[in-house]
Amino acid sequence: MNHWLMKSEPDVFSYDDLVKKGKAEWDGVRNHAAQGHMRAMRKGDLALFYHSNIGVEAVGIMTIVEEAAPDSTDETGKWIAVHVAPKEKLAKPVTLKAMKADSALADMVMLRQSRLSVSPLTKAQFDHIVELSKA
DNA sequence: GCCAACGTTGGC
DNA sequence: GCCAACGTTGGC
Repeated sequence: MNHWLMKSEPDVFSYDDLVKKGKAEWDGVRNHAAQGHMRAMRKGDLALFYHSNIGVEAVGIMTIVEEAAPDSTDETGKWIAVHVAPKEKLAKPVTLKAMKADSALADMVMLRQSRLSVSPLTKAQFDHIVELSKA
């Protein structure tokens, strides 16, 4: 099983919005590196939901429930999207500041490349962030 | 609101 | 195919 981190601006689509919907298409990703990560996702993979711009923190865990398929918001037919469902809200959000300050997370792809909206996490990084949320 | 990072576009 | 200009993302 693989682990991922996916960003959304909460005033556009937040973790609570996902909880309300129960399941959602992760659409609108228009970046080749991020698309590549979504193509590599498999049903049952886990992803952290990260709020960019507002909050700037990881807030919940979600499950990949459908693998890559054409993005319904794309008319060119070039871009794909996956479907996600909420799994568990983090007890406490883990801020970007906390992640940056933690040497165990120094190699996180998202920290190295802040503009990438979908990035991989190692199992160790994923587990570590979940642990931080309980602290 | 500013600015750094970085992707894309377009002239050559 | 290179590179400058420009647009967008996202943190602060």
